[in-house]
Amino acid sequence: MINFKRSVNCGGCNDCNMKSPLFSLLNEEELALVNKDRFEVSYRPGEMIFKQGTASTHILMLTSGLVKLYLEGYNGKNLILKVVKPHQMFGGRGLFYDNRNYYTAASLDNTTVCFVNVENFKKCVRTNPDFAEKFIEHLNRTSVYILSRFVDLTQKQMPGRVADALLYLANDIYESNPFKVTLSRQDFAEMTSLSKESFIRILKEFKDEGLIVMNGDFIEIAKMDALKKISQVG
Amino acid sequence: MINFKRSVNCGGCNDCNMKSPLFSLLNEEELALVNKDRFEVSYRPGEMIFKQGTASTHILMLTSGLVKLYLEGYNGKNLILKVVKPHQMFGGRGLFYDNRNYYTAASLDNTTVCFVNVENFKKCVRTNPDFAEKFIEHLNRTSVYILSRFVDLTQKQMPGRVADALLYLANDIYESNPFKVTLSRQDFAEMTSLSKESFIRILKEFKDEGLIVMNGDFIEIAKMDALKKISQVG
DNA sequence: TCAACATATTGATTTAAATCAATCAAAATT
DNA sequence: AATTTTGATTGATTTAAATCAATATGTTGA
Repeated sequence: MINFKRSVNCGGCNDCNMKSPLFSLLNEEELALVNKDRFEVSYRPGEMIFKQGTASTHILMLTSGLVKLYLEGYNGKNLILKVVKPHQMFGGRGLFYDNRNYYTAASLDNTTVCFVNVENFKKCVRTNPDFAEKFIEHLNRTSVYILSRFVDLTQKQMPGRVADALLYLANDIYESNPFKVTLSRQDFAEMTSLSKESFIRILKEFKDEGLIVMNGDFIEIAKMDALKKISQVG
Repeated sequence: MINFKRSVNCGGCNDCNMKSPLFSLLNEEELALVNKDRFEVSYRPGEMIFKQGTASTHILMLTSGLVKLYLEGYNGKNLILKVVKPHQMFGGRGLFYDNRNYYTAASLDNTTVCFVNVENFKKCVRTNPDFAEKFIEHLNRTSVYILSRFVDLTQKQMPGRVADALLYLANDIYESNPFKVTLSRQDFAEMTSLSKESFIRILKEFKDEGLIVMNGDFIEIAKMDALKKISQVG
């Protein structure tokens, strides 16, 4: 079967609109406009959704699975900016600017992504001030998060950065402890700006000290407070 | 005399509005609203304009001088995000989000800054879609620049980072070569995420290799192409 | 089931960059 | 002018983290 389906993993666009604090602000007419050209695509683990440098033609909404957003840097080195979870928006950083993608998005597991035409999206920004405000909020919230990571990765040393990554996944992304890891060691390295080997070494240290318990693909943070302290100390 | 003046270094608000691609989009009524509560303040070198963590009550427009925007990190370590030059806007990253400042702004020389009330600014975003679009463009343009710096500081090594800083100042900020440096060595260190000593060492290397010529407070990039190559190689 | 391949782990070594410690030069203050 | 203070420079040493190299474990496909 050709992968050309509409609304499989979500209960239809209205359902999705209700779950998004942004799209719930649209009136019937605007919603119809956005829904008109909207389509959904499924991805398997590791597949690229859009690539840094290409034209940004859509605003994307993740309906299921997890997606990593990363910068492609020098000598094939990547830097994972953040992980997107369901009902979060991504793409659109080049909006009203030069309409290009400034990072690459790739799926971390089986994902479904909803594509909203960027021109329709822009129209809503123009006609609906609440929508515009909420979109600006989204941009600023993301920026502020990136700024915090900027300091973390340039100023903290290895244990602090590894602790950050584990806390981020448990508390913000998987929202579960223990959690089943779908990131590779390489992904972790690109998230902490460490070499794969260094990341593994610190993880082992944490395991040996009883801070975390590892079981297959599962990681459990056993001493949350101790790990938070390591994150703070840097 | 108490420092409570209006429009000394600029030719009045209309003049400033013409120079700003953002404020030039406002109609008479909106301009009047913005101008109503607008005021200008002068700063001497090194003075702080607003501090990370405080409430963001104004959008700021630099009318003269240079301003550094920096993150206050761990153990008193700072990270200079960018340098603002005249007729550029700053502040407002927490807008429509939580109205806090996420970085600190401090003057690098004698500066004058125009303060626009954030509530009036927000009203214009609501009433004027062109203004909203241009503001989003500004936010995205800044974000994209921060992302590029993020990769540069986490992936390039010392010579690449020092080259970046010199090229940025000559080409984007002072727009002159040679240029008179008003940043301290410490500022340079915080801009390149290096220790002060390491920055000085690389600078000396560049001087010894004839890439740059130093004369008092002036730095001249003597071999622009060679420096650009160092920047690219990392 | 076994090769072929990819991913993960561990250890040894190297390297980039920070830190520590002086000295030097330039302002600012008395 | 002499003194204090601040910022810049240089050298010696340490340290954090990368790289290199080898082995182990797991996964895929014939």
